[in-house]
Amino acid sequence: MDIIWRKTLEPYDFRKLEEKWKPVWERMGLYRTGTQPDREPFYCLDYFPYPSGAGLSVGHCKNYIPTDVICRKKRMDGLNVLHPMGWDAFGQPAEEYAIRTGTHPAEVTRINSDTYRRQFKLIEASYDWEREINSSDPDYYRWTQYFFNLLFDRGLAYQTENDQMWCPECRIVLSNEEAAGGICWRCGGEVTRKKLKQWFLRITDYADRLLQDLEDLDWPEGIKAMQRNWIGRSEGAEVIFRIANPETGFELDLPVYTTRLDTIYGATFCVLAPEYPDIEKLVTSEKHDEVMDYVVEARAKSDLERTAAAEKEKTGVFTGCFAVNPYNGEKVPVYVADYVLAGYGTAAIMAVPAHDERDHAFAVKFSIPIVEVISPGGIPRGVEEAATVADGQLLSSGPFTGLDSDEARKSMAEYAIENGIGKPDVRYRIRDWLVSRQRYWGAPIPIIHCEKCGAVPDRNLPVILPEMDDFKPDDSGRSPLARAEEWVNTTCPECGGPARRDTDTMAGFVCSSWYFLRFASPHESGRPFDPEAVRYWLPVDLYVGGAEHAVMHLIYARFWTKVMYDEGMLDFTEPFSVLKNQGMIIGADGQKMSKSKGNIVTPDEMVEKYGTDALRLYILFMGPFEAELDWSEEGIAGTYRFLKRVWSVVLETAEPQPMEMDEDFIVELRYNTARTVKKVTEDVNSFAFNTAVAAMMEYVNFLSVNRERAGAAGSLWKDSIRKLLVLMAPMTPFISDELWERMNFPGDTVTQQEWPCWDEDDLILDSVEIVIQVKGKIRARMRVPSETGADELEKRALSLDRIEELLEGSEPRRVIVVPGKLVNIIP
RNA sequence: GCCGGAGUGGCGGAAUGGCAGACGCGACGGACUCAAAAUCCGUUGUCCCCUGUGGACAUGAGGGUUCAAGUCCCUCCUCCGGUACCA
Repeated sequence: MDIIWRKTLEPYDFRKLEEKWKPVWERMGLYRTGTQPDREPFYCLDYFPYPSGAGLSVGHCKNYIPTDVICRKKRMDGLNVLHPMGWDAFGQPAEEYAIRTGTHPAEVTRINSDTYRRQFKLIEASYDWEREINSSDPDYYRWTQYFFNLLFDRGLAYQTENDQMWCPECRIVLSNEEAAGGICWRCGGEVTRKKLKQWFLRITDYADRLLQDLEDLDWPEGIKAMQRNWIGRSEGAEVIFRIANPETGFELDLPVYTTRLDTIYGATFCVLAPEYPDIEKLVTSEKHDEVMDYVVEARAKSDLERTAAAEKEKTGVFTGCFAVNPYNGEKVPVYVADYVLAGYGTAAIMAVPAHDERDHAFAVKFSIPIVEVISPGGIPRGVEEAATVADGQLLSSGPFTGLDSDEARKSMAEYAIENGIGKPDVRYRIRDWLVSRQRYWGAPIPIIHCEKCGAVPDRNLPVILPEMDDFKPDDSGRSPLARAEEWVNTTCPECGGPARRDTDTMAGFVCSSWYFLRFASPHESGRPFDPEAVRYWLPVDLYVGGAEHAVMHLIYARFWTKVMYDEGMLDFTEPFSVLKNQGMIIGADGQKMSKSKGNIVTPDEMVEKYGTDALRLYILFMGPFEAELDWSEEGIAGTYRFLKRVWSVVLETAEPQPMEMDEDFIVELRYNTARTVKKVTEDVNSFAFNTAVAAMMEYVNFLSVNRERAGAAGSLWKDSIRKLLVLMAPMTPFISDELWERMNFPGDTVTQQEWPCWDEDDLILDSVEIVIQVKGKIRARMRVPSETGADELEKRALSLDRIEELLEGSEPRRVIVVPGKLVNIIP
């Protein structure tokens, strides 16, 4: 019988199954967003990708396949699932690709998103394509513009001219986030500065809320930490030093920001950033040329050059003038040095060389006195060699001497308020978000500039991006849109007079700051979204993507959501309740997969060789979801083998030969089935896909080994196969549905079956193996009835020959019994 | 430097404080075959001996807590990611 089956068994042919089932599922509309009114919503979102020319690699699958499995399982759990996909089409990446390939960006977007969509379908990702959106579509970007106006109306969008982060390689201005570390997020090149008039959004107004609300988010610790650091809240005080130019009598209040007010009696000089506004009025004639040369030189350097040089040696120049320390009335010299940053605090510091490493280095180089005013033990330690940074007790600090740093900061701040010389202050590292780009491929900023009325929002949306053949940026700092004269010249919506359109477009990150809302009602026409749909679906229940957007997209989207909450448009303040970062897949050469390195493995080639199911299963099985893993094609052959084994086990035992019932086997089968259902359910729910797959493999191994006994389990065997197929369905839909059909299980598709449950009673076995330890080392085992109590276990363990032998007749000092598990005997 | 994460066989990786190495890959041996592929069955952490239902060692290093530690605590090392003159 067995042999006959094997000979007549049709081989597992994944191509046939894929051809057969794809159109069937398509017709059934299996992946349409659930709308049953009595069901709970589940919104699972993958980061909205920019469709690159290279297409999807197996690395991308590490994100998309696990979320797909979750969605399929949630549907089987009876939830309404929203699992949409769209294109982050506007922005720098698409435009650069367009320039490189000489294709219009709109065309690039169309071609590349076609490729992505085809590949998503190839791996059978269950997106609802009826909800596809594209950020470069006027139906979408009119609402991006609408939100810009909303921010403008709320005073959160403003235009200002200043030194901006500029990438000479990409020829584009960058937000602070895009220029983190002085490195351009796109090209990795060094960022310089350029004085330009730009649009900003006041994200700094939300710094505290962005920080506070992180607490309750179920996000990876690392991402939360990065956002905390980026926001960079620090508590300190602003204190005013009075400066006077001895020659001209010019006087100035110089506010400095410090977190170490307790060290102020040790301030032996002040330092201004080279960008400090009134430097020229402060310098003495003798020092004028030297200082101004230094300022020009420092400002010409890139941030990276400035910080790199700083690691070697501090530079700076004396201005010739002095400032008065408001606490002790001492006159201290004022320097200009580039280790003080223009963008932070007040761009001026009081320097305490005894208790700050940077000030110490500077003081040593310029022979400035170093005065110790803090000592950890209350005893001076000497600070000539190095600064002591830790808190301690104040020394030589007037009325504050003897206080601990902590109390000192409090009472010194009170003193400052009473005497009008300063106040406690909180500062943030985060800067306002620079959103304008002098680029073609983006949503035009919907502002009209009128000589009489100023900047006026255009309410007639969308402001359509004009068709242009030559959209290349240049070095002028002007947008290519400025060349579209006809488009630029318009009339003022307020006074009707002649006016000009703003020619900047918005950075791509603006478009992606609200797209998750659009998916709730992607075809809504009179408003950005249907509030009812948003109330139902949002916030996003599960958001998955790589960690690289920690302080870009993920901070911008949070900000946007809070603004909309303040506007009364949303009833939640955080867009993404749960965030997970998938680990990258590294190419065979140990490097990140990229087209330029030529190490990309595509899902297409893997599907061709092993099929969609094997690829999906391998991606899940490779290792933990969050872990960075190396691609290996040998591994996928393993999951392919597993599927072949499933195929043969299920079909060989489809109609098992009737035989006498075997009660022991039935109990064993029940136990293994329940154990597997439980393990797979819990593991999938907790993103432990690799161990879920391992559990299924163990189960199939068990079934395979026992297939000759299939008939001895009666209908239970077939029921076990049924459960196996349901468990496999979210991971390997093709083979699951084919076998489901061949087994004549009820329903059109396994995908619409209910997720199985398990009976805890099945997990209780009649007997268990107990480990017997002597002093923590395993010396014996015994099989006992499951319900055996502690006393009985101890008695039986002690009476084992082997144990008696080891104890040599002496009474054990102590016996620890864990019923169902072990007995540990301490002689 | 600071923040976050991680160190377990030849490899990817499993282990609510309770049998370290599940599952898979690779390798080795065998069956089937004229042969190969595929498939199936074994073996596979290291070492020791009296070769057994044996023993010792083993989760980056060193300490500690505990009857019991990969898991908890302390010190240190290495790697990955982030960030770094933020006063």
